[in-house]
Amino acid sequence: MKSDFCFAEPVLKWYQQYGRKNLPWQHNKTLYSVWLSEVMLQQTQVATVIPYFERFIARFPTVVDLANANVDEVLHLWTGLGYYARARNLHKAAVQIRDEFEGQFPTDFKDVLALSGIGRSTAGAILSSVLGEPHPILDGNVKRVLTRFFMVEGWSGKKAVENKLWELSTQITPNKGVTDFNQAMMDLGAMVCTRTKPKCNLCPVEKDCKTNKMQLWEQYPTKKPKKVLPEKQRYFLILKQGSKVLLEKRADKGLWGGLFAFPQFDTLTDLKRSLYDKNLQIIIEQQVAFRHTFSHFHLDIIPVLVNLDLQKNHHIIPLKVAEKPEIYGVNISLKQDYWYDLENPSEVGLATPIKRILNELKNK
DNA sequence: AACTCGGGGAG
DNA sequence: CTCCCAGAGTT
Repeated sequence: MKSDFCFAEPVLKWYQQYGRKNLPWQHNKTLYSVWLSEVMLQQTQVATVIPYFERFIARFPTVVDLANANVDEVLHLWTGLGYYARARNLHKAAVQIRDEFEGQFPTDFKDVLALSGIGRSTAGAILSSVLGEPHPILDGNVKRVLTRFFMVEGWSGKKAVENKLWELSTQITPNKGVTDFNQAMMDLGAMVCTRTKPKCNLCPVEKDCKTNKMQLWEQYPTKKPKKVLPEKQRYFLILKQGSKVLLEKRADKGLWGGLFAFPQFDTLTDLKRSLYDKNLQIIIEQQVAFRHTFSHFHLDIIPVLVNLDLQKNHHIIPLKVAEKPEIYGVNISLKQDYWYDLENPSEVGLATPIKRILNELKNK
């Protein structure tokens, strides 16, 4: 279809001069390395990803290395990046590739799309970047550029708006030079068509941009409707003996899935009940509470320290990592729990607030 | 179609 | 503080 504006040509020309070409995942590109970078970059800024990407590639040079690793170690290297389902899906997909594709990352679009953690945009990004296949992409950058260029109404979180954006992305994506074009669109969004104060005078498609003509860039993209975040309170039990503290492995699904964390309780009474013993006077020490904010709620964390070294009439039991603790006077039912040694930390996934508390315990 | 899933960079 | 980032999976 013939358009009354040109898009790909000026964007590609702009890219040659101003585009990013030295990001870590742009050297020695393979399907595996680009896949890894794309997954890490989902909802995560470039600057944040770089050190994680370097550590991952160093530890897991190939997809088979990743598949052969323990998922806990994968989560350990993911600690702090957030959206931990990405790490679990990454490992799951690596196992799939090892077992079903003979260790070779698939090249067929539908096979790539079928892998855990890879959606339409990521599949397109990988195959266009490495093999030059003409798949459109739709990440935050492309969405912003397209909503402004075509003056698309409505929040992209709505299905109808996202469908419209996919349609537009498909229209403007050229058959030739897609590798550079998709990269160029992301660079354009990240460097020129920025969220605030876009540099329209540096934009290669300024003259055909609808919102720029009308000086309306600030109104686009339509903002997400804001909601008041709910507040939750949780008591974290810090059961400490010597240099070791008790952690539990959380279920794979849900918040902090697959990570290790302190046992949590809705109330202090619930926490005490888990420690209660008629013959034992437990000494608890409430720590300073702090707030951790997620994208969808505030979590007020109240750490409660129970130091078994200070308890009276308490017989010390030998502790082993990965062995279910049986502590006199303590009754905690956990599926999988273990003693985390502050002096010799094991390589497991830890959420940021958990890591913070562990650091404070170590430095005390 | 709407909701869930983190943590931090940038303003 | 606010906004949103190289989105995908679940319900």
